[in-house]
Amino acid sequence: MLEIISRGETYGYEITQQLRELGFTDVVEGTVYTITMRLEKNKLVDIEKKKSNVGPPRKFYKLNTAGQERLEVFWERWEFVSSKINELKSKEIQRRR
Amino acid sequence: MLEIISRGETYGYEITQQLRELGFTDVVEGTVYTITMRLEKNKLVDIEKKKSNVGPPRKFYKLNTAGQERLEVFWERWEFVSSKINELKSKEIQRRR
DNA sequence: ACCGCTATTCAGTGATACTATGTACTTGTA
DNA sequence: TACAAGTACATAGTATCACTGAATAGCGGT
Repeated sequence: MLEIISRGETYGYEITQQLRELGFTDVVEGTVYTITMRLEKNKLVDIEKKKSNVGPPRKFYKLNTAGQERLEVFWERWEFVSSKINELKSKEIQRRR
Repeated sequence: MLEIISRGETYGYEITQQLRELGFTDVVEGTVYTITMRLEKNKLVDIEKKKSNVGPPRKFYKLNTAGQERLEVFWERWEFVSSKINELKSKEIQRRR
């Protein structure tokens, strides 16, 4: 979600749909909103309310500096963890003993 | 941990050390044991207690059928999620609107 | 007797994922 | 004008999870 928001201002309902298009087909709105709430709480996003002509007002999120830093940290950790997991998957383990 | 155990019978303390060798240098024993407890609770492992000549008895874990199935499911999910995350990382998002 | 390494357990904290439900705005239509 | 359908957000509640810190204990060597 941080990455999705980093690509440009967006709002909860749209994030849900993007996740579904990405392949996470069973993501429901509730899940996404609990996460946007957390992003707010942790002050990783700036918020702007804009009215929509097809429904109730949308709450747009935009990464602030802290959010961008958090995203960078995420990607570093992702690189680390995913490389280790793939290493574990492919390689024989060294067994001491 | 399921994958590590699947490579052959092992016990908590040794798993901790293997994880550290893998690069997860700050893993402490407490963390590993809470997970082994969960594996027990969920009946994914068979257990055998064996005495050691360098310390207290070791509790060896071995994946049972349910554990192997769980591990397969894990790897399927890992393939799915990691490919999606990497896709998200590398690709421009399609923006409707 | 005690230190250091080996080895397990458990109580407690805080974060996280997810669901279910409720609310509300807009457009189209029967 | 009632209501269905799509859009949009909020939140209480449940279950799980990750991690820490502290306690306990067995063994070998000094």
